[in-house]
Amino acid sequence: MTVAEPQSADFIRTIIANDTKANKWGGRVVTRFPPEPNGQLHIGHAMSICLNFGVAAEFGGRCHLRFDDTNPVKEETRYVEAIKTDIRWLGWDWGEHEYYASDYFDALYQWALQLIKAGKAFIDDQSPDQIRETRGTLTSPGIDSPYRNRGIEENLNLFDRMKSGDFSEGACVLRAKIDMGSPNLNLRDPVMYRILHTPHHRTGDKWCIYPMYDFTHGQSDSIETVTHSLCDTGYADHRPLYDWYLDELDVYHPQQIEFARRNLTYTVMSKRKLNALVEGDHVAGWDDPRMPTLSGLRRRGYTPESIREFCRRIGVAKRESRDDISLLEHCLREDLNKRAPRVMGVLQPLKVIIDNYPEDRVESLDAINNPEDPSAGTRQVPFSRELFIERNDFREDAPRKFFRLAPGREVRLRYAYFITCTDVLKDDSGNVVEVHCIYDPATRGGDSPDGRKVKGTIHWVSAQHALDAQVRAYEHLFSAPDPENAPEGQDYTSNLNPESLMVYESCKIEPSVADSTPGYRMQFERQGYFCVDPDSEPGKLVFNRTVGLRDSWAKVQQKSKP
RNA sequence: UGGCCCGUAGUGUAACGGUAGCACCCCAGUUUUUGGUACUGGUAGUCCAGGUUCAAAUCCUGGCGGGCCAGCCA
Repeated sequence: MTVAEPQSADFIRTIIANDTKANKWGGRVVTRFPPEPNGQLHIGHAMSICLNFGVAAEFGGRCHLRFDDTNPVKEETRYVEAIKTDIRWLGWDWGEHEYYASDYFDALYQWALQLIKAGKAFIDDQSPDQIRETRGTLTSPGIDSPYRNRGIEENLNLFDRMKSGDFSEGACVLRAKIDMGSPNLNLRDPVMYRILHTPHHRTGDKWCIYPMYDFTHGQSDSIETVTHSLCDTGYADHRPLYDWYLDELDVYHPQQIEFARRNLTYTVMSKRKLNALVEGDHVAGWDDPRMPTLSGLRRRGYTPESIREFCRRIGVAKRESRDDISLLEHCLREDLNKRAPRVMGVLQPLKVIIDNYPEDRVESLDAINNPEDPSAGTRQVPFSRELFIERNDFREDAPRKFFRLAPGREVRLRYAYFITCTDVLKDDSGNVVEVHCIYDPATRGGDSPDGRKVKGTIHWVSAQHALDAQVRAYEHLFSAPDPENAPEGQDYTSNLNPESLMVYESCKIEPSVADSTPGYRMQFERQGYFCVDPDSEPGKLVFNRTVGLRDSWAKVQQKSKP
C-alpha cells in the first residue's frame, strides 16, 4: 500500500472499524479489487479502487488485485496489462497479491463435486431457452427442471463427461438446487457451470467448462481470506447466493457489503457505451482524452492525485448518484495550481509590432516559474520587436470592462513592458492582421517607476523565438449533464457534443518547453493547464488542454450577451 | 404487479434521539504583474402524512419518488 490519505468515516469504514474493534476477523482487514479483464478501467472504477485499497491501507490490512476471468469468450491478456498499468498509475500497489479466479478452477471443480455429492446440485439437460422459460418472472415463481431429481451418481458421471468435453456448448449445465419459488431470481436453481469450448487466456484448453460468477466470487474471496468483500449494489440480490455457497461448502466466509455505483455529469460510464463510442468512431480510442477511462484521463493530463482526491471527496454511499464533473475539475486545478510550471503560449496568434523597439534587439527577461512554489525558480524568456499575442486579447471596439489591448489602450506584457496600441492593420475583408504599439522602456519587467497602473496583463511570445505547436482543446464529451436523457426515440449519442474537440494549428509557444516529453504538464498562463501528447515529436509539438483556468471574464461576457 | 436497496441545499456528503455542518457550483467583494490563485461574505436543504418522545433528518406505520434483478455475462 503506497497511498493512505485521511478519510472521514463512511458506512463501510464504520462497519470495518466496528469489526476491528470487536476483533471480528482477528483484527485483519483484507479487501480486493476484482475487475474482469474485458475492457478498460474508468473513473467509476477509480472510486472502487480507492475504496478497497484505501480502506486496506487505513486499517493496516491489504488489498488484492484479482482478475475475475471466468468467461474466456470475453477476456483478453491485453486488458489484464492495461488494468495493472492503470491501477499502478493511480498510485496503488497490490504487492504479491495478484490473483486470478482462473487459478481457482481446480478448487472450484472440487467444490462443485462436493455439492453434487451432497445432493445440492444437478446436471440440467434443458436448453437455454427452456431454462429461461421455466425460471418464472419477477412476479411468478419458476418451475422445477425435470432433471432436478437425478441421482447423485448420474450427476457425477454427467459432470465428469461435461468436463471431458463429451457435450457441445449449451447441451447441459450444472445447477445448484435451491428454490425455484424464491422471490429472489438468483436463488431459482442458479447455473454453476456451463460448457464453453473456448480457450482461456490463462488456462488455455485445459477446461471446457467454466464456473459462473456467483459460484466463483465468494469462494475466491474465501480462498484469499478476504474479510470485507465490497461490491456495487447490483450484487445485493446476489448476497444470499454468495452466502449460500459458502455455507453449504462450510468454508471461511467473508462479508459482502454493497455500495452504490456513481455516475459523472456530461459523460457515460458503462463499458458497453464506452465501447460503442470507440467502435462508432465518436472518439479516437479508449485513451481519447475526452473519455472517462483512466487511460483517457491520463492522456488528457489528469494527475492521479487529483482523481484520488475526487474519490475521497465524493465519499461512499448506498444511493446511486451523479457527481458533478466540476468537482473533478476543481480537484485537478487545485493540484496543478500547486505543481504545474507556468509558461506562455498563444493559441490564436495575432502579430504585434513594437515600432519604437530596435529591430535587431533581443532581451532576456526573468519569468517566475510558479508563483505558488518559490522553489520552482525562474527562467529567461526572450523578448523582441515582433511578438504574438492572443487574438482575443485585442479588440478594436473594446467595451469599458475590457481590460486588454485596444487602440489607445495601455497594457502590461507579462514580465516585459507596458505597451500602448497605436495602429491596426487589416486585410481586405477587414480582419485585423497586425497591431502596432509603442513600449515604455522604463517599465522593463512589468513595473512602472511612476506608479502608473494598467488594468490588464497579457501573455505573449517573441515571434522569432516561438515554437510552433498544435493544441487540442477539449470540452465535455456530451452536452447534456445526463447523456441518457435524450429526446424521444433517440439515445445518448444524440447528446454527443459536436464541439468536444477543437484543434488549434500554428500555436506559438515560448522556447523553454522545446524539449518537453509526452505527459509533461504545464500551465499556459491565463489559459489553462496543458500537457504534451504522445503524438508530439521534436519540432512538432502537440499539446492537450487538460482543463481551462476559471474564467471570470468569460462569465462577464456571457452575462452581457443575452 | 414480486423481491431487495435508497430518499438531507442545484450537486455530492456529514450530524450518540438534542444548535442541520462541510465541499463543489452560483452570486458579491478584498488582494493580485495570470480577469488564475488566495481570502471574506452571501443564496439555498431534511420527499409527504401520521405516530412514539420533553425533543425526530434520525425510531415506527403508510404513502410517494428513484435504483437494481427474469445471461449458460460479470
